[in-house]
Amino acid sequence: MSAYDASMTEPNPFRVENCSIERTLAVVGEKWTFLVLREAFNGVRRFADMQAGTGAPRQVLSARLARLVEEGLLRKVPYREPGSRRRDEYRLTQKGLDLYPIMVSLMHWGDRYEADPDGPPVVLTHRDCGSPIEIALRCADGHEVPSPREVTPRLGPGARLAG
Amino acid sequence: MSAYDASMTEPNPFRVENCSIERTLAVVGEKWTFLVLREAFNGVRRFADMQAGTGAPRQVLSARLARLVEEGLLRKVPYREPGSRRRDEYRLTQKGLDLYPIMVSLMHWGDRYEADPDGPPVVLTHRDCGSPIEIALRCADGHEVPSPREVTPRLGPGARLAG
DNA sequence: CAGCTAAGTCTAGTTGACAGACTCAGGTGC
DNA sequence: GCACCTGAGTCTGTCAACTAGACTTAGCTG
Repeated sequence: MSAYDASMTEPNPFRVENCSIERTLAVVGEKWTFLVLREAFNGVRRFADMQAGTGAPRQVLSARLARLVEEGLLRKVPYREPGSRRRDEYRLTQKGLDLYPIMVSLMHWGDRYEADPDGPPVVLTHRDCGSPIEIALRCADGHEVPSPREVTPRLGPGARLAG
Repeated sequence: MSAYDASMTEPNPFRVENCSIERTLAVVGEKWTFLVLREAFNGVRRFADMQAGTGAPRQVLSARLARLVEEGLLRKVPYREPGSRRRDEYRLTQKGLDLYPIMVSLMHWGDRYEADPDGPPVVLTHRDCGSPIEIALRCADGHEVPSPREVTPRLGPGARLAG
Protein backbone atom coordinates (compact mmCIF):
# COMPACT_ATOMS: atom_id res chain seq x y z
CA MET A 1 0.00 0.00 0.00
CA SER A 2 1.65 3.16 -1.19
CA ALA A 3 0.92 5.98 -3.53
CA TYR A 4 1.27 3.95 -6.71
CA ASP A 5 1.55 4.33 -10.47
CA ALA A 6 -1.78 3.62 -12.12
CA SER A 7 -0.55 2.89 -15.65
CA MET A 8 -1.48 -0.80 -15.48
CA THR A 9 -4.51 -2.84 -16.38
CA GLU A 10 -5.02 -3.92 -12.79
CA PRO A 11 -4.98 -0.66 -10.92
CA ASN A 12 -3.86 -2.37 -7.74
CA PRO A 13 -1.74 -5.51 -8.20
CA PHE A 14 -1.62 -5.87 -4.41
CA ARG A 15 -5.34 -6.22 -4.00
CA VAL A 16 -5.72 -9.07 -1.56
CA GLU A 17 -8.87 -10.65 -0.27
CA ASN A 18 -7.47 -10.89 3.26
CA CYS A 19 -6.37 -7.29 3.65
CA SER A 20 -5.17 -6.54 7.16
CA ILE A 21 -6.57 -3.03 7.09
CA GLU A 22 -9.96 -4.46 6.30
CA ARG A 23 -9.59 -6.99 9.10
CA THR A 24 -8.83 -4.16 11.52
CA LEU A 25 -11.74 -2.10 10.27
CA ALA A 26 -14.07 -5.02 10.84
CA VAL A 27 -13.24 -4.71 14.54
CA VAL A 28 -12.81 -0.97 15.09
CA GLY A 29 -13.76 0.81 11.86
CA GLU A 30 -16.54 3.04 13.06
CA LYS A 31 -16.93 6.17 15.11
CA TRP A 32 -18.36 4.92 18.37
CA THR A 33 -15.83 2.18 18.76
CA PHE A 34 -12.97 4.58 18.30
CA LEU A 35 -14.47 6.93 20.85
CA VAL A 36 -14.82 4.11 23.35
CA LEU A 37 -11.20 3.21 22.78
CA ARG A 38 -10.20 6.84 23.21
CA GLU A 39 -11.90 6.85 26.59
CA ALA A 40 -10.24 3.60 27.55
CA PHE A 41 -6.83 5.02 26.68
CA ASN A 42 -7.71 8.06 28.81
CA GLY A 43 -8.26 5.76 31.76
CA VAL A 44 -12.04 5.86 31.68
CA ARG A 45 -13.38 2.49 32.73
CA ARG A 46 -16.97 2.71 33.86
CA PHE A 47 -20.13 2.66 31.82
CA ALA A 48 -21.47 6.02 32.96
CA ASP A 49 -18.11 7.70 32.46
CA MET A 50 -17.73 6.12 29.04
CA GLN A 51 -21.12 7.45 28.17
CA ALA A 52 -20.34 10.93 29.39
CA GLY A 53 -17.07 10.93 27.51
CA THR A 54 -18.27 9.50 24.22
CA GLY A 55 -21.81 10.86 24.08
CA ALA A 56 -22.91 7.47 22.79
CA PRO A 57 -26.50 6.35 23.35
CA ARG A 58 -26.58 3.66 26.02
CA GLN A 59 -27.60 0.95 23.64
CA VAL A 60 -24.77 1.77 21.29
CA LEU A 61 -22.28 1.93 24.13
CA SER A 62 -23.46 -1.33 25.62
CA ALA A 63 -23.17 -3.07 22.27
CA ARG A 64 -19.73 -1.64 21.55
CA LEU A 65 -18.35 -2.57 24.95
CA ALA A 66 -19.67 -6.10 24.57
CA ARG A 67 -18.11 -6.33 21.15
CA LEU A 68 -14.75 -5.05 22.28
CA VAL A 69 -14.74 -7.54 25.14
CA GLU A 70 -15.69 -10.32 22.76
CA GLU A 71 -12.89 -9.33 20.38
CA GLY A 72 -10.39 -9.23 23.21
CA LEU A 73 -9.54 -5.54 23.12
CA LEU A 74 -11.20 -4.84 26.46
CA ARG A 75 -11.63 -7.07 29.50
CA LYS A 76 -14.14 -6.76 32.30
CA VAL A 77 -12.80 -6.29 35.82
CA PRO A 78 -15.25 -6.54 38.71
CA TYR A 79 -15.44 -3.67 41.19
CA ARG A 80 -17.76 -2.72 44.01
CA GLU A 81 -18.26 0.68 45.57
CA PRO A 82 -19.40 0.58 49.20
CA GLY A 83 -23.16 0.66 49.26
CA SER A 84 -23.49 -0.63 45.74
CA ARG A 85 -23.71 -3.85 43.92
CA ARG A 86 -20.91 -5.56 42.14
CA ARG A 87 -20.17 -4.10 38.73
CA ASP A 88 -17.63 -4.38 35.94
CA GLU A 89 -15.11 -1.94 34.67
CA TYR A 90 -13.63 -2.15 31.19
CA ARG A 91 -9.89 -2.17 30.75
CA LEU A 92 -7.69 -2.40 27.71
CA THR A 93 -5.93 -5.68 27.04
CA GLN A 94 -2.57 -5.79 25.33
CA LYS A 95 -4.42 -6.32 22.09
CA GLY A 96 -6.32 -3.13 22.78
CA LEU A 97 -3.25 -1.23 23.94
CA ASP A 98 -1.55 -2.08 20.64
CA LEU A 99 -4.04 0.18 18.92
CA TYR A 100 -2.20 3.16 20.40
CA PRO A 101 -0.33 4.16 17.24
CA ILE A 102 -3.66 4.32 15.45
CA MET A 103 -5.13 6.58 18.12
CA VAL A 104 -2.08 8.85 18.17
CA SER A 105 -2.08 9.07 14.38
CA LEU A 106 -5.75 10.00 14.38
CA MET A 107 -5.03 12.70 16.94
CA HIS A 108 -2.09 14.16 15.11
CA TRP A 109 -3.93 14.34 11.81
CA GLY A 110 -6.80 16.04 13.56
CA ASP A 111 -4.39 18.42 15.31
CA ARG A 112 -2.97 19.39 11.97
CA TYR A 113 -6.04 19.65 9.79
CA GLU A 114 -9.14 19.97 11.91
CA ALA A 115 -8.16 21.64 15.18
CA ASP A 116 -9.35 25.06 16.23
CA PRO A 117 -7.13 28.03 15.30
CA ASP A 118 -5.73 28.09 18.85
CA GLY A 119 -4.04 24.79 18.18
CA PRO A 120 -4.33 21.28 19.57
CA PRO A 121 -6.33 20.82 22.74
CA VAL A 122 -4.14 18.05 24.11
CA VAL A 123 -0.45 17.48 23.61
CA LEU A 124 1.07 14.11 24.27
CA THR A 125 4.48 14.28 25.89
CA HIS A 126 7.20 11.85 26.82
CA ARG A 127 6.78 11.15 30.52
CA ASP A 128 10.52 11.15 31.21
CA CYS A 129 11.64 14.25 29.35
CA GLY A 130 8.49 16.23 28.58
CA SER A 131 9.06 16.48 24.83
CA PRO A 132 6.09 16.11 22.52
CA ILE A 133 5.33 12.72 21.09
CA GLU A 134 5.75 12.09 17.37
CA ILE A 135 4.88 9.28 15.08
CA ALA A 136 7.65 8.23 12.74
CA LEU A 137 7.73 5.93 9.77
CA ARG A 138 11.02 4.21 9.37
CA CYS A 139 12.36 0.92 8.07
CA ALA A 140 13.86 -1.94 10.05
CA ASP A 141 17.32 -0.75 9.03
CA GLY A 142 16.69 2.50 10.81
CA HIS A 143 16.13 4.80 7.83
CA GLU A 144 13.54 7.52 8.05
CA VAL A 145 10.72 7.04 5.56
CA PRO A 146 8.99 10.41 5.43
CA SER A 147 6.50 9.77 2.67
CA PRO A 148 4.29 7.04 1.22
CA ARG A 149 6.16 7.55 -2.02
CA GLU A 150 9.23 5.92 -0.51
CA VAL A 151 7.28 2.82 0.41
CA THR A 152 7.11 -0.24 -1.82
CA PRO A 153 4.51 -2.89 -1.11
CA ARG A 154 5.38 -6.56 -1.52
CA LEU A 155 3.17 -9.57 -1.33
CA GLY A 156 3.57 -11.20 2.05
CA PRO A 157 3.50 -14.84 3.17
CA GLY A 158 -0.26 -14.79 3.65
CA ALA A 159 -1.12 -13.12 0.37
CA ARG A 160 -4.33 -14.25 -1.28
CA LEU A 161 -4.92 -12.17 -4.38
CA ALA A 162 -8.42 -10.98 -4.98
CA GLY A 163 -10.33 -11.52 -8.27
CA MET B 1 -4.40 10.51 25.93
CA SER B 2 -2.58 7.67 27.62
CA ALA B 3 -3.35 4.78 29.80
CA TYR B 4 -4.16 6.78 32.92
CA ASP B 5 -4.71 6.36 36.63
CA ALA B 6 -8.42 6.37 37.34
CA SER B 7 -8.33 7.23 41.05
CA MET B 8 -9.87 10.67 40.62
CA THR B 9 -13.35 12.08 40.64
CA GLU B 10 -13.14 13.13 37.01
CA PRO B 11 -12.02 9.97 35.31
CA ASN B 12 -10.46 11.93 32.48
CA PRO B 13 -9.16 15.40 33.37
CA PHE B 14 -8.15 15.86 29.75
CA ARG B 15 -11.63 15.52 28.38
CA VAL B 16 -11.92 18.30 25.87
CA GLU B 17 -14.89 19.28 23.78
CA ASN B 18 -12.71 19.86 20.72
CA CYS B 19 -10.89 16.55 20.70
CA SER B 20 -8.72 16.13 17.64
CA ILE B 21 -9.41 12.42 17.43
CA GLU B 22 -13.09 13.16 17.28
CA ARG B 23 -12.49 15.79 14.61
CA THR B 24 -10.63 13.22 12.54
CA LEU B 25 -13.33 10.62 13.06
CA ALA B 26 -15.95 13.07 11.84
CA VAL B 27 -14.16 13.00 8.49
CA VAL B 28 -12.90 9.43 8.16
CA GLY B 29 -14.26 7.43 11.07
CA GLU B 30 -16.18 4.71 9.30
CA LYS B 31 -15.45 1.64 7.25
CA TRP B 32 -16.25 2.67 3.72
CA THR B 33 -14.26 5.86 3.90
CA PHE B 34 -11.20 4.04 5.14
CA LEU B 35 -11.55 1.50 2.36
CA VAL B 36 -11.78 4.26 -0.23
CA LEU B 37 -8.64 5.80 1.21
CA ARG B 38 -6.91 2.43 1.13
CA GLU B 39 -7.68 2.18 -2.57
CA ALA B 40 -6.47 5.72 -3.15
CA PHE B 41 -3.19 4.94 -1.40
CA ASN B 42 -2.93 1.85 -3.60
CA GLY B 43 -3.12 4.06 -6.68
CA VAL B 44 -6.70 3.26 -7.53
CA ARG B 45 -8.36 6.33 -8.99
CA ARG B 46 -11.43 5.47 -10.99
CA PHE B 47 -14.96 4.87 -9.83
CA ALA B 48 -15.31 1.35 -11.19
CA ASP B 49 -11.93 0.31 -9.80
CA MET B 50 -12.73 1.86 -6.45
CA GLN B 51 -15.93 -0.09 -6.42
CA ALA B 52 -14.23 -3.34 -7.31
CA GLY B 53 -11.58 -2.79 -4.66
CA THR B 54 -13.83 -1.67 -1.83
CA GLY B 55 -16.98 -3.66 -2.54
CA ALA B 56 -18.99 -0.58 -1.64
CA PRO B 57 -22.46 -0.14 -3.11
CA ARG B 58 -22.36 2.54 -5.81
CA GLN B 59 -24.42 4.94 -3.83
CA VAL B 60 -22.18 4.62 -0.82
CA LEU B 61 -19.06 4.99 -2.94
CA SER B 62 -20.40 8.02 -4.76
CA ALA B 63 -21.30 9.68 -1.48
CA ARG B 64 -17.95 8.91 0.13
CA LEU B 65 -15.97 10.17 -2.85
CA ALA B 66 -17.96 13.37 -2.90
CA ARG B 67 -17.40 13.83 0.82
CA LEU B 68 -13.67 13.22 0.60
CA VAL B 69 -13.42 15.75 -2.22
CA GLU B 70 -15.45 18.24 -0.22
CA GLU B 71 -13.21 17.72 2.80
CA GLY B 72 -10.10 18.17 0.70
CA LEU B 73 -8.63 14.69 1.10
CA LEU B 74 -9.23 13.79 -2.55
CA ARG B 75 -9.29 15.96 -5.63
CA LYS B 76 -10.89 15.27 -8.99
CA VAL B 77 -8.63 15.13 -12.02
CA PRO B 78 -10.27 14.98 -15.46
CA TYR B 79 -9.28 12.17 -17.83
CA ARG B 80 -10.59 10.89 -21.13
CA GLU B 81 -10.02 7.47 -22.68
CA PRO B 82 -10.15 7.46 -26.50
CA GLY B 83 -13.70 6.71 -27.56
CA SER B 84 -15.12 7.78 -24.22
CA ARG B 85 -16.36 10.91 -22.62
CA ARG B 86 -14.51 13.08 -20.21
CA ARG B 87 -14.48 11.69 -16.68
CA ASP B 88 -12.83 12.37 -13.34
CA GLU B 89 -10.33 10.41 -11.40
CA TYR B 90 -9.82 10.79 -7.69
CA ARG B 91 -6.41 11.51 -6.27
CA LEU B 92 -5.12 12.09 -2.78
CA THR B 93 -4.23 15.62 -1.78
CA GLN B 94 -1.48 16.31 0.73
CA LYS B 95 -4.18 16.42 3.37
CA GLY B 96 -5.20 12.93 2.29
CA LEU B 97 -1.65 11.68 2.01
CA ASP B 98 -1.02 12.75 5.59
CA LEU B 99 -3.41 10.02 6.68
CA TYR B 100 -0.73 7.50 5.80
CA PRO B 101 0.44 6.78 9.35
CA ILE B 102 -3.14 5.94 10.25
CA MET B 103 -3.42 3.51 7.33
CA VAL B 104 -0.10 1.88 8.13
CA SER B 105 -1.03 1.56 11.80
CA LEU B 106 -4.33 -0.05 10.90
CA MET B 107 -2.49 -2.48 8.66
CA HIS B 108 0.12 -3.40 11.23
CA TRP B 109 -2.42 -4.02 13.96
CA GLY B 110 -4.39 -6.19 11.56
CA ASP B 111 -1.20 -8.03 10.54
CA ARG B 112 -0.53 -8.81 14.16
CA TYR B 113 -3.94 -9.69 15.51
CA GLU B 114 -6.30 -10.53 12.68
CA ALA B 115 -4.21 -11.89 9.81
CA ASP B 116 -4.44 -15.46 8.59
CA PRO B 117 -1.99 -17.96 10.10
CA ASP B 118 0.25 -17.70 7.03
CA GLY B 119 1.06 -14.16 8.01
CA PRO B 120 0.47 -10.72 6.54
CA PRO B 121 -0.72 -10.57 2.93
CA VAL B 122 1.18 -7.41 2.10
CA VAL B 123 4.45 -6.16 3.52
CA LEU B 124 5.41 -2.53 3.18
CA THR B 125 9.07 -2.01 2.51
CA HIS B 126 11.45 0.90 2.21
CA ARG B 127 11.86 1.59 -1.48
CA ASP B 128 15.58 2.33 -1.21
CA CYS B 129 16.77 -0.55 0.95
CA GLY B 130 13.98 -3.12 0.94
CA SER B 131 13.58 -3.35 4.71
CA PRO B 132 10.12 -3.59 6.20
CA ILE B 133 8.40 -0.43 7.31
CA GLU B 134 7.73 0.18 10.99
CA ILE B 135 5.79 2.73 12.92
CA ALA B 136 7.65 4.23 15.84
CA LEU B 137 6.52 6.41 18.68
CA ARG B 138 9.21 8.71 19.89
CA CYS B 139 9.55 12.16 21.39
CA ALA B 140 10.92 15.30 19.79
CA ASP B 141 14.17 14.76 21.68
CA GLY B 142 14.63 11.49 19.88
CA HIS B 143 13.80 9.08 22.67
CA GLU B 144 11.91 5.91 21.85
CA VAL B 145 8.53 5.77 23.55
CA PRO B 146 7.50 2.13 23.30
CA SER B 147 4.30 2.22 25.32
CA PRO B 148 1.32 4.44 26.09
CA ARG B 149 2.37 4.21 29.72
CA GLU B 150 5.35 6.42 29.00
CA VAL B 151 3.15 9.14 27.56
CA THR B 152 1.83 12.05 29.59
CA PRO B 153 -0.95 14.18 28.17
CA ARG B 154 -0.93 17.93 28.72
CA LEU B 155 -3.54 20.47 27.90
CA GLY B 156 -2.61 22.22 24.67
CA PRO B 157 -3.10 25.80 23.47
CA GLY B 158 -6.51 25.04 22.04
CA ALA B 159 -7.87 23.18 25.05
CA ARG B 160 -11.51 23.63 25.81
CA LEU B 161 -12.47 21.43 28.70
CA ALA B 162 -15.74 19.53 28.46
CA GLY B 163 -18.49 19.68 31.10
C1' DC C 1 -39.46 -4.46 52.08
C1' DA C 2 -38.47 0.18 50.05
C1' DG C 3 -35.16 3.01 48.24
C1' DC C 4 -31.02 3.60 45.69
C1' DT C 5 -28.22 3.69 41.48
C1' DA C 6 -25.22 2.18 37.75
C1' DA C 7 -25.76 -0.61 33.84
C1' DG C 8 -28.11 -2.09 30.94
C1' DT C 9 -32.67 -3.05 27.75
C1' DC C 10 -36.81 -1.60 25.23
C1' DT C 11 -39.55 1.02 21.73
C1' DA C 12 -41.02 3.68 17.97
C1' DG C 13 -39.20 6.90 14.76
C1' DT C 14 -35.22 8.30 11.87
C1' DT C 15 -31.30 7.57 9.06
C1' DG C 16 -28.10 5.07 6.30
C1' DA C 17 -26.82 0.77 3.90
C1' DC C 18 -28.08 -2.41 0.38
C1' DA C 19 -29.27 -4.85 -4.14
C1' DG C 20 -30.76 -4.16 -8.31
C1' DA C 21 -32.34 -1.40 -11.83
C1' DC C 22 -32.36 2.74 -14.29
C1' DT C 23 -30.47 7.21 -16.04
C1' DC C 24 -27.09 10.33 -17.70
C1' DA C 25 -23.76 12.34 -20.77
C1' DG C 26 -20.25 12.75 -24.00
C1' DG C 27 -17.97 10.09 -27.88
C1' DT C 28 -18.32 7.34 -32.13
C1' DG C 29 -20.09 5.46 -36.39
C1' DC C 30 -23.55 5.42 -39.73
C1' DG D 1 -29.24 13.57 -36.51
C1' DC D 2 -29.73 9.13 -34.35
C1' DA D 3 -28.48 4.76 -32.19
C1' DC D 4 -25.25 2.63 -29.60
C1' DC D 5 -21.83 2.52 -26.10
C1' DT D 6 -20.17 2.70 -21.32
C1' DG D 7 -18.41 4.51 -16.97
C1' DA D 8 -20.35 7.12 -13.34
C1' DG D 9 -23.51 8.06 -11.09
C1' DT D 10 -28.85 8.15 -9.24
C1' DC D 11 -33.18 6.00 -7.84
C1' DT D 12 -36.23 2.87 -5.08
C1' DG D 13 -38.06 -0.10 -1.81
C1' DT D 14 -36.36 -3.06 1.86
C1' DC D 15 -33.53 -3.95 5.71
C1' DA D 16 -30.37 -2.78 9.42
C1' DA D 17 -28.52 0.35 12.67
C1' DC D 18 -28.87 4.61 15.15
C1' DT D 19 -31.48 7.72 18.23
C1' DA D 20 -33.99 9.82 22.22
C1' DG D 21 -36.32 8.81 25.92
C1' DA D 22 -38.25 5.75 29.01
C1' DC D 23 -38.23 1.59 31.54
C1' DT D 24 -36.04 -2.50 33.86
C1' DT D 25 -32.62 -4.98 36.37
C1' DA D 26 -29.89 -6.40 40.23
C1' DG D 27 -27.35 -6.24 44.29
C1' DC D 28 -26.65 -3.26 48.55
C1' DT D 29 -28.35 -0.73 52.60
C1' DG D 30 -31.32 0.66 56.39
